[in-house]
Amino acid sequence: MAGLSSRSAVAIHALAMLANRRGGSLTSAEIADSLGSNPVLVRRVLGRLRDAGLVRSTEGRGGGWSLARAPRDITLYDAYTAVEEGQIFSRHTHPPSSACEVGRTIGVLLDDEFRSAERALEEQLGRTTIAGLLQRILASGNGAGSH
Amino acid sequence: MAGLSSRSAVAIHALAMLANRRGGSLTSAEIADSLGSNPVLVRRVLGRLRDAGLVRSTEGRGGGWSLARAPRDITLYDAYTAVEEGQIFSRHTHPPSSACEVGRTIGVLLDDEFRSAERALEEQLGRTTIAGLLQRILASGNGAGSH
DNA sequence: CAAACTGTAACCGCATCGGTTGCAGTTAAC
DNA sequence: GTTAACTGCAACCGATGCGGTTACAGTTTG
Repeated sequence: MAGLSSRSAVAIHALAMLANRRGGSLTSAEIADSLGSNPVLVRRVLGRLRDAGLVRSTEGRGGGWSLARAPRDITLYDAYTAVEEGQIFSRHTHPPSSACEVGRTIGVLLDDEFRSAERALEEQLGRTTIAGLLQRILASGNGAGSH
Repeated sequence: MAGLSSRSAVAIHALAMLANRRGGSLTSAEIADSLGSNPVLVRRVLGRLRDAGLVRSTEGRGGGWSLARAPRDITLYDAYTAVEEGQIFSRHTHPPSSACEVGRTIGVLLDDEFRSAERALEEQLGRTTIAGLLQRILASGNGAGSH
């Protein structure tokens, strides 16, 4: 529970690679190579992106993954919310307790505070698009890239 | 990795209880009762708050925990940063990779984006103080509370 | 047919969390 | 000075989730 999974990073990385293909497709093995990971993990993550309508997959020989939306219409928040589940903050699962004034009422207020904080994080993620990210990637790297 | 620990919630709950004591002290057992948890966990969390200078502990019979600062000078961010460690987002631990243009340069940019998002969350947490939270607790609950 | 893909399920090893027990150290009450 | 009520800390447990891997069924192309 020391933070979220690395699926967001994997998802954004994959989306940036696909955007760099400009309509073309990539296999899970190619993406896994660039991530230093393995194809099964990539398919697990991209499967969630497909369920969220961000990418498409085609089966069979010559198949692979491609974007289902324009890169400028995909934000980091879209990727994040597609692959991470549940809330960032956790609460105690225990009975609300008790004869204690504070314990009785703090629950809802704490939920509000945590939700506000998470919303702030999500709004910040929503301010960056895959197109914008890719633009900065291509600007900082220089040579002509593969993939 | 499905989120943070519940230590933030425990810490904030405990701080609110201590603030409600207005200078008085509470034992870890009393706080654990209100949380539906156990004293060892409470001491683990409050120990971190003490290291951060938010509370004080006194040993021995009649000992316990009290605030080391005015409630209006303690924000939810103070509690959060004292008990949670590391970043919210994780990255792949694997070799940066590769011959891939995107993989080569995305690392730093992704770190920037994640840091910005986390900072937004932290700033939101910093906008609420323990005093403000307690005020709302006492306003929504009505009777005279114990503790 | 064979080859190259996706899509899943199953299992492993590992880290971390919350929970618990046990015990040493400290202070106050008697 | 003995007892009681605390903190402080180490050790261990079970559960959970993650990333990694193997295996295999299904699908499409050559």
